[in-house]
Amino acid sequence: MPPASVRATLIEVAKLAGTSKTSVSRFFGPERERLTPSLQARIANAATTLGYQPNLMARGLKGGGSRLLGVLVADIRNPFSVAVVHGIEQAARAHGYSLIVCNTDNDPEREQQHLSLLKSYQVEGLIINAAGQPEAQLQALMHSGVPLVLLDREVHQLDVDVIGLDNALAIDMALDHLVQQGYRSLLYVSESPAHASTRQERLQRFNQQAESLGIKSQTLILGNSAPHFEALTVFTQHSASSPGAVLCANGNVTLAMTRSFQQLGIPLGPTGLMGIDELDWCELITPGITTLAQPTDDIGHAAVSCLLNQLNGSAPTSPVRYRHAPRLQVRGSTTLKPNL
Amino acid sequence: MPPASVRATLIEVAKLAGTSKTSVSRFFGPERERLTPSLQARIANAATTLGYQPNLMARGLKGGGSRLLGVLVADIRNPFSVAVVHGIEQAARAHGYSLIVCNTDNDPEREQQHLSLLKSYQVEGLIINAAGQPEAQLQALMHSGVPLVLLDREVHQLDVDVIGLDNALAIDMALDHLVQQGYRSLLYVSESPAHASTRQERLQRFNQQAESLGIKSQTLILGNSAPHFEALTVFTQHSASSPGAVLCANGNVTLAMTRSFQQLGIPLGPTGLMGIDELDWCELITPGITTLAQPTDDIGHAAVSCLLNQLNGSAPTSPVRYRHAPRLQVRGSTTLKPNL
DNA sequence: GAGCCTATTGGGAACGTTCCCATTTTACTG
DNA sequence: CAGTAAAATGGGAACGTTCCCAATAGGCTC
Repeated sequence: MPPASVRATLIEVAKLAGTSKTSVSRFFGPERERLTPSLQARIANAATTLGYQPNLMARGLKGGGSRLLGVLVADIRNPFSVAVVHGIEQAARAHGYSLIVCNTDNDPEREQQHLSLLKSYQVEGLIINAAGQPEAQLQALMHSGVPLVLLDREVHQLDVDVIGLDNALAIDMALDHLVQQGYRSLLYVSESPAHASTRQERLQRFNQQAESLGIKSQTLILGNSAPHFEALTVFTQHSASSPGAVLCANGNVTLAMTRSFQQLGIPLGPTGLMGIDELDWCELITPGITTLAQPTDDIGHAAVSCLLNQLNGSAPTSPVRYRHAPRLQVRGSTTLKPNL
Repeated sequence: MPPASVRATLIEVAKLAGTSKTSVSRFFGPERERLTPSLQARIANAATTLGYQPNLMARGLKGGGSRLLGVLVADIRNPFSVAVVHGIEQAARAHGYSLIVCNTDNDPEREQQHLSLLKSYQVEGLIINAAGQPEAQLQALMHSGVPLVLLDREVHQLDVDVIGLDNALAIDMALDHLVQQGYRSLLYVSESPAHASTRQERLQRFNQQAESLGIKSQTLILGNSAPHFEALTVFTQHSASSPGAVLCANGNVTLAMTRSFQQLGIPLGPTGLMGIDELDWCELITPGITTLAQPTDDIGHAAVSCLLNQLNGSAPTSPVRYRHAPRLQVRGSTTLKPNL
């Protein structure tokens, strides 16, 4: 028999099972075991007959918890973000939570809107990959008791858990690798670090480490219209005296730089190319692009467990800052002399 | 002044504004204009002071609509899916809707679970990129009045709107292009068409058209462990007599085939390679991979407007089957003689 | 077998809205 | 200026749950 076309309620199930709504409610909650086996059977029966499914809106209203987690992503089309969301989803589902995913397209205004929206839906926790610096709103959210976790990017003056890559380690690993491969001059390319702490951290670490290693280095900020061809051309011209490599701050940059290398006819290897973030196609560009892969699933899982810890009240007193180590994926683009 | 740390309710706003909850409710609904300007001002004032935000759970409960749309995606890591979700999100937001996005990872069981879940959240509409064939559940959903739209893949015995690519046209365009470029032998590669109508349609059309055009053709189904290297090698060996091209049924296949071409050392162009779905990196693989790009944003927008039409009761009597035309992106991988 | 404790069950209020309907106010007609 | 219609506002029930507490049933102890 097909379920009734109008949704059955707790009360109807109770009526059919010859019991009270309270018992039915218990049956679907964590107190099922308190019910007599025979009662349990009757309720189970009635529920299936009617095709009953709890109305989570009502539950959310009464205070039983919405079982929703809000996820705010700065750029949903970025494969890194998607991979992390995938991890978050896995972990959330394992704990009986669902996700409301909002995409801000890196627009602080949309971020604001989405934050109020998520609050309106009574999400039990929030995972935020910030586009702007919405301290005020987040602070308010925090004070109203909503667990918060920042993903990848920090927000000033906000003391909450942060999950992401160990940026310093990543840069160190990259420099290590490049120097070991014989590159003596480095160009670090990033998108504007203005609103993303991650970009700042990486950039800063790069400058600091390059200096302390005594390596010739420069940086290039990718603008929308920036004529970076010129900079790139100049950079590669010195390669005879000291071989150079380009380090890309993230996947987007790697894409842009790969394009530029091709358009300028710069061969990969003799001029090195390396990127943070692993992408499907990095192995396909001859001779392969070396990357630092982020453990995206781990990051997603970590974000959810931080949230759950906060929900259980078992959160540590001071915020956690969990930095994950990247995995170095060596390919041909950072091999100086392919023939040796 | 910071908003109160506990969420303000309609009643508190009403009290502060010296009016009734009904008026405040109206203020935040579509009947704002019915209120005296002075009353509107008082309410607006009180609301900002208290940092009031409607509780959408409560609204959803009472029947005012949850303002939620459910999106069920078969594979959230597929760039095509993400792009469509992006389009859906844009359109939904423009109409004041938010998204609960669920990922099934192509697992029919998870699909079932997610469907009940979405139902529980009282979503006002459902956009489904089916993993299995959940006719029963979807039928039930339909009968209970939830607007439904299928994305990309159809479900048997289910008469609802379907939005997706015009698969027949896509195959025709591909064949046209390949034949025009001089390829005389075609290999169509697809993932298992077992549970995805799209794959079936494309495959069938390919066979049908190849025959009616009198072209030598074969098909290859990509299994998990299938040793397709052999088939590919054999296929390319005849290329002297009649030049061959490989047509990939979707982005995943294009990725796999590109890998295989490289591992087998098959040059692109002399053996053609073309894929349905546009991907970031297709232009980067020398000499560029020809693709049929799907208008993902349009598809997303169309899905939302179908849903809204149904919600407004202005739906046409019989289900719409909206097929979008792909855009041909010609690149070097389908140029037989690069030197001419 | 009376008395008590515990395991099981049920009734009612509350959550924050929306919507129906009743009431008050305003504006207009003649 | 009474009379009436229309506009503006307010009161209360209802949505489907959960949770507190009361009530009942069952099993002990002495």
